[in-house]
Parts: sequence; C-alpha cells; structure tokens
Amino acid sequence: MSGTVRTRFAPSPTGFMHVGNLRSALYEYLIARVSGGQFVLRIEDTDQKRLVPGALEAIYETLEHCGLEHDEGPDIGGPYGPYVQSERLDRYRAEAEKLIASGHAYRCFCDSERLEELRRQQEGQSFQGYDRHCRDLDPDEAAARAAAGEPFVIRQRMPLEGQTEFVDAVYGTITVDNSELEDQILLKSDGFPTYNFANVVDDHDMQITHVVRGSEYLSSTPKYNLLYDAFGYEIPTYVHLPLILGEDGQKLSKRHGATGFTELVEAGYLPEAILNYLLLLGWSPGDTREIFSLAEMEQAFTISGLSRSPATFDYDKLLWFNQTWLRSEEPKQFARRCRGALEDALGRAATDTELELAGRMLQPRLERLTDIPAQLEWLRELPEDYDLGLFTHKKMKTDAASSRLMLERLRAGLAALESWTEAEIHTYLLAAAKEQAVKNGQVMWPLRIAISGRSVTPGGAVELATLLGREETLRRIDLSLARLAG
RNA sequence: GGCCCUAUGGUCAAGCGGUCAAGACGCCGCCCUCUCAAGGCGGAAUCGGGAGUUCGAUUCUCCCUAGGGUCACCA
Repeated sequence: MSGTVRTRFAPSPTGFMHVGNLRSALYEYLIARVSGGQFVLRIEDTDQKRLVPGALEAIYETLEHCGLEHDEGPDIGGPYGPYVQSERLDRYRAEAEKLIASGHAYRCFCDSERLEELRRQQEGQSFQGYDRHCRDLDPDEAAARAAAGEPFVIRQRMPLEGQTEFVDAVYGTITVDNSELEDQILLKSDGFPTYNFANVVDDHDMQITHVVRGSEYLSSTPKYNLLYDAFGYEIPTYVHLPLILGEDGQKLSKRHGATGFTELVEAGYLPEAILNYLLLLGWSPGDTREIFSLAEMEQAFTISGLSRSPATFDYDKLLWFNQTWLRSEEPKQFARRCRGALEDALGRAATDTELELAGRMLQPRLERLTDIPAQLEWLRELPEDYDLGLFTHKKMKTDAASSRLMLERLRAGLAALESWTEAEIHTYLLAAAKEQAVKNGQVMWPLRIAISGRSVTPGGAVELATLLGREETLRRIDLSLARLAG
C-alpha cells in the first residue's frame, strides 16, 4: 500500500485500560508518527452486552494523559467517520449483503440451542466449530425466510480446501489450511457485526495501512484475508505483537497486581515511566538506550525491533523506570509534588525554602509518588517510645551514654546559632565534630536519632534539623535527653 | 485434542556462521558517605534437549520438549 501510513487504536469500551492495550496503542501511535502518518481512534462497541459505563472516558483520558494524540476519532471527527462502530451498522449490513450476493457469505438460521447441542456432540473431536448446516440453503429461500422475520446471522463461506497464507511484519509468513477455518459469523442476529467483520470493513473504509494488534489474533488472520479477497480489498500490513505475561507465565491479568493504566498512576507511577517501560517490553532499539521520552520514541521506533516472544511484566523494572523518571524531573516541579504531603506533615504552609529542601531530600530516594507521605512521616512528630538502642551504632562508635553527652553539647550550640539555616547548622555540626576530635558520624548519628527517632531517614541530621526548625529541633532533643537520662 | 506461534541469565534483551555471548532490572561485594538513597567500581548468573548442514553453530534445517495463543451470535 502506498501513501501515508495509517494506524488505528480500536479498543472496545468494556473495562479499564489494560497495559497491554496501552502498549498496542503506543506502538500503533509510533508506527504512524515515525513515518509522518496518521493515528486513528476507533471505538469498537459491537458487543452491546459488555459495554461498561465510563470505559470510553477512561480510554480518552489515558490517551491524553500519555500524550498519544490521535488525528481522527469520535471526539474530533475526520474524513472517514463515524468512528464508532455502533454508528456504522448500515455499512456492515450493506457489505454483508454484498458478500451474500457474491456467494462469499450466507444466511444461517441455526439458533443458539442447536449450536450448543452441536458443541456437546463435538466434544473431543478435532475440528470443533459450526457444522455448516445452513451453508447450502437455497439463497432465495433463505432471503424469503429472513424477510418473513425469522432471525438469522450471516456467516462467511470458507473455502473447504487449499491454504491461506499471509505475511506478518514481525512473525513472517504464516500458512493455515482452509479446512481449519470456521464459517464464522459476520453479522449477528441483533444486526451488529462481529469484531472480525467490522474490523475488515472499517480498516478498509478508514484506509488503515498497518493493522497492529496482539498475537492472539494471529490464528484468525487468514479469515480476515479471505474477507479482503472476497471484497477485492487490498490487504493491509499486519503487525502482530507478542503478549504480555504475568510473573507466572500466564497472560497478564488482574490477579498479577495493578494492570490498568489508571491503577498504576494511582499507585504512584508516572505516565512517562509506564510508557517507557511498555515501549521496551517487546521492542528493542538495537542499542543500549533505555530511557525514552515520547518524542524520542517517535524518532527511534522501528517495526523490525519488535520481538516475537511473549514478555513477562516485571514490576521491579517498572519501578526502576519510575525512579529514573522521578529523578530526572525539574527539581522545582518535583518539589511541587511534595507540597501537599509536606504541609500536611508540617501542619502549616511551607516556605519556598522548606519546599525546595524537602524536594531535594526526597527526589533521589523516591520510588513512587505515593511514598511521599511515608517519607515525610518523621516530620510529623517524634515517636514517644522509639528504641533507645538506636543510639548504639558500632560503626559510628556511639551508644546511649555517649549520645547523651553529645546531645547536651549540641543542644547548647544549636540554641546559640545566630540563624537557622541549612548552611549554618551544617557548619556548626562539622565544627563541633572537629573540635571534639571525633568523626562526623559521632555527632550526626545521635542527633538524627534524637530528632527523628529513626535510624533511616530521607536525608541527614542537618536536613532533618533544618526542616524541623529550631524550636522543634530543640524540643525533640530535650525529649530525647529526658528519656536518655531516665 | 487440532491448528498457529515462541524458546539467550530470575526478568527485559543485543546477537543475525567464527564474539572471552552486549546492555539494563534484580541480586551480591567494594568505594563514597552522618543513616537510607543516589552515584562510582566490580561480581555471580544465559544460548532447553537431540540429530543434521558446515572447516566451524547461540545463529541455518528437522525432531523432541516446554511455554503461550486460538478453536464464541467476545473482542
């Protein structure tokens, strides 16, 4: 197919946005963008029973959130609309009629009871599927029965012999015996098309050049091609994608953890990190680059870099991407993310200096956005009953007794500081260590424990004291001193 | 079960007949250091098995095995 590349993302609004869908959307978007083509959004709502309220909104929001802008779609229109399948029913019906007329399809009056019975009988047999009961009905008679109001579906008349072959851009040439192909339903009795049929009609109507989808469609692709052939339409380039699996090797689903984009965002992951991780889950640039912004992806993406084997979704690696993206944010922007939790812990509004400091403390340590409150927990209050054993640290050469002496000296010095700035506190504490001829740790460690009650804090004693403020720092030292004395 | 696909460390993966088999996550160790991180350095860890083809197979072919997908009036 010549001309511009056109891809489409065609989700059905039947639930939340699964990361597998999002990855497909990303690849579809990139395949279009990398060659200056168009990316189309189409809504496949042909299964009226499975529609989920709000699912459509989730699709729009996710795409927007990720920056995957579409060029045509239900919300913005375009030259090939409508872009919602339930609004295209006439098209499918007309196309199906064309197929009946040309002998490539037929009306079938078998009801679900008969089909079910058929399935029961076929149990254990090699080829399971419709027995083509209505395939040879007289077309005129069938048309008459339909006209009389008898419910029917329209089925594709598959060739009984021969093979169908197609070339997939990632899997190569795939050949299937036509005898394996079922006379699949094209138009359901409710007048809605099946996915298989609507897809072919729409992809042709919308001039889609690259059909990108999960590899679960690989084995049904020959049926599509037979349809394209029956219509005389040009067959698009197929790009089938390897599946995403959970840690147990099964197709990724809910029970593996958060698998929806929104869920992940709520769990503290950045859209950039999610997208970046998804990009590399099934695609490789061929070199060692790993960090990609959307703009960089648009430059680097290649279909040939797509992998054929299924990939396991690894939350650890996703977490690493998240950390990496978090660290690369503008410090000011990152700090803004901390404001809410900081002020909450502080119990008052934060100054710019405090905000900057908090951001500086957290940015290199944060894994998820949702961890911010926990990282700031020490700021809230000094745990009344923290373990005094924390003062004992063999590497720092400190224990409760030495810490008590140290804290008494430091308290006086800190109280006397001219101003309470990070630099001044820092200078003073280092000077104190030097003056006493001890290692920095011997002054820093007791102080950290005394004012936070924790052995692990996001930052050192200096940062803690600075953020705490002089009054609160001294108060906590006194509290700790009292306990050490007791 | 039939058919289709896949197969490099625990995970993502590069490799496309000749390499000491990249890199990243995770893991371990060291350095740095007031803790934890971050950062730096180093380490352990991989070609599923068997036949071929070839001077030479991770790479090509076949078989086996394992895993996955698919066989709906779901997409």
